[in-house]
Amino acid sequence: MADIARMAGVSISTVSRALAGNPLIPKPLRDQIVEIARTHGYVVNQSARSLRLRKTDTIGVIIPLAHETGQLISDPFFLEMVGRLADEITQRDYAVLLHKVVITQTGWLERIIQSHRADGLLLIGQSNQHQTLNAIAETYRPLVVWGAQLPEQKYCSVGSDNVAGGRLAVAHLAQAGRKRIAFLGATDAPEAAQRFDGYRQGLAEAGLPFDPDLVVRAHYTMEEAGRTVADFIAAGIPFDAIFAFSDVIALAAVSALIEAARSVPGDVAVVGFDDIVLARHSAPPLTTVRQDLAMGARTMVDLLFERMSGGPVRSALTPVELVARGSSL
Amino acid sequence: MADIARMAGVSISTVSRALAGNPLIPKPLRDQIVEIARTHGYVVNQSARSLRLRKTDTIGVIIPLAHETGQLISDPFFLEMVGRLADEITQRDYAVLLHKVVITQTGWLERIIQSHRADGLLLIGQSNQHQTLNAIAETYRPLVVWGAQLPEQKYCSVGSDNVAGGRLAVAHLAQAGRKRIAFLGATDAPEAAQRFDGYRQGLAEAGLPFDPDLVVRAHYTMEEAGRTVADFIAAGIPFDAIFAFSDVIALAAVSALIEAARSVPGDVAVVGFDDIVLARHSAPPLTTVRQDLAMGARTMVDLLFERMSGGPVRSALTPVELVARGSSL
DNA sequence: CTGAAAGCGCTAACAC
DNA sequence: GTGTTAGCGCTTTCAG
Repeated sequence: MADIARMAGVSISTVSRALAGNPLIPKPLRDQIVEIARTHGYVVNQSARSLRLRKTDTIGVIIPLAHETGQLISDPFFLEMVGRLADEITQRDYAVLLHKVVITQTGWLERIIQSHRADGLLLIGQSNQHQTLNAIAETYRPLVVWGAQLPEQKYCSVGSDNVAGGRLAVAHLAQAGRKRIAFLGATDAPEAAQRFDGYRQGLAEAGLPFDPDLVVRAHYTMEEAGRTVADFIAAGIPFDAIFAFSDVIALAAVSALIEAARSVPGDVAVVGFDDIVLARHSAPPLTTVRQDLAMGARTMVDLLFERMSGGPVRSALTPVELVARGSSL
Repeated sequence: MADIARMAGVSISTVSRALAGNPLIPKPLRDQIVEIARTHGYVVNQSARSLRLRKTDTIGVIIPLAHETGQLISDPFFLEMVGRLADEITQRDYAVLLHKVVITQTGWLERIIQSHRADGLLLIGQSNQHQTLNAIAETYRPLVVWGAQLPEQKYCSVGSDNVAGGRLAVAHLAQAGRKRIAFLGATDAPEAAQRFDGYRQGLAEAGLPFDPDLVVRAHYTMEEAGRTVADFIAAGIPFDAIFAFSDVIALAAVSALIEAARSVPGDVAVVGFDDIVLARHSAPPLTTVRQDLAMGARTMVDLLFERMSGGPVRSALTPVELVARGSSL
């Protein structure tokens, strides 16, 4: 910046002001300085600027890893979410800093906050960190979480209406005459718990009994879910439908079923959750509860910027929609 | 840091050294200081650290947009690449800064470099910026590009063996008895040009004539490619196979064909490129030229770190492999 | 082994 | 309008 000042025959302050578009500097001079900087490829050093301004023009996007330290941000849902968030953030002229963190050690969030690398934080999935997040919310404001809305929640969250989604799925299957609908997925993580709630409500509304034997606990990766379903089939408990926590495990279930010579949807109808790109293109195409990630991402970023400028804690629930396809028809 | 120093009864310098694990400070004192910092949630301010050290511990990942300012990092290939790169970078304890840039205005790369927000840069796809990159390479070293290896290239690149891929695809189709194999995709961008080259070589090797009428120029989005293929079918030029630049447009082609009542692979066999997750799960499953993105990403990051520590310009070609599935069998 | 002090590059009072 | 100057929080020489 000193060089540019010398070339323009002015002081450093003037260059700083000109480059910031400060109207105190007359327009012609400003333009001239900007031009000199441009031709010499000069750009303001962001580290120095951030230090001085206490502002980084960066939003941190955090992908929490429950424990699997073994790499791989490969889940299609996460990837799509990251893409959407990046779009929204870039559009507002902020940069995106990607954090992949293992949330088992305490202080993971404090460390990210205190490093001062971002002006605001977006967390994809609250996992089992509700307490941590509530504690943090007391002192750190610019944080928005994708996930379930929980009782006594002090932080900002955006998420789909998971309960409604579960009910929709079960209603759809019941309407198609299915009587023994299994639930496939975790039931402890907040979003999973809500979908499971919706499942139970849906059963009640359809006049179907709840059978604990039909609750199949499954990990969220395709491989593990596939094995779980294979075991479940082998156990011989009769069932004619599956409502899965996510499309990924729903697709794993479809594969396992076909492997075991059960037809989909003939013997077993399958409904997933998310509507990832794959769902539309699988064989058979997957019936699913669609989450509007574009809207979800936009809402998260909107809320974050509100928070960053001092707004109140507001949470949002985005609507879901049943998309009926071949796997249940 | 001053606070921590006061609490520990030492000077700021000592705290700085202790936190950096400097062995000059006796181990017990060091541990004590680290402990105080930890309990008080103190973390070094990265802006200040970066300014002082001229080092950010961050790698920038650049997603170049040819012109479509309209948002959306939605292409599965890009998304998967970003995920893999993020994995590799995080594993080396660097942060990931995502840049989505429109490369139409000159100086896009200089601006990113000069902003000093990253210690090294990874560019996904060289697009039509070969000259720009060559020029930059004269002065800026820590840059690795995913893409084709071009003559007189001064920068570091990592990419698949596109020519081999094209040849493999055509050989596979020719062996299956296909005579009129269309090429679907761009032919100007470097990677596309190489795949097209491979296509022509493959035809020659199979003793098949090259027919310019069978070169179908298509944009890389699913929607536009779908329309292009529909038009091509309507034009009535006979063909019995398609080799597509990417899986995304190959899948668009499959949809368009089925829409037009042509069976796949009966009437038309289709081969894609990339082996995105979707390829395995589509109906019919897509035959494709598989790129090993895990290896590609690892190689890019390895080469980048080599460059960052002053190594020579080295480029790498990663092998491809034909994965035969239902769309061509 | 530890502390004092300089300075990374920038912005914004505060003068003039 | 423009320049002088202090200082953002850190690391590291240099002195002790």
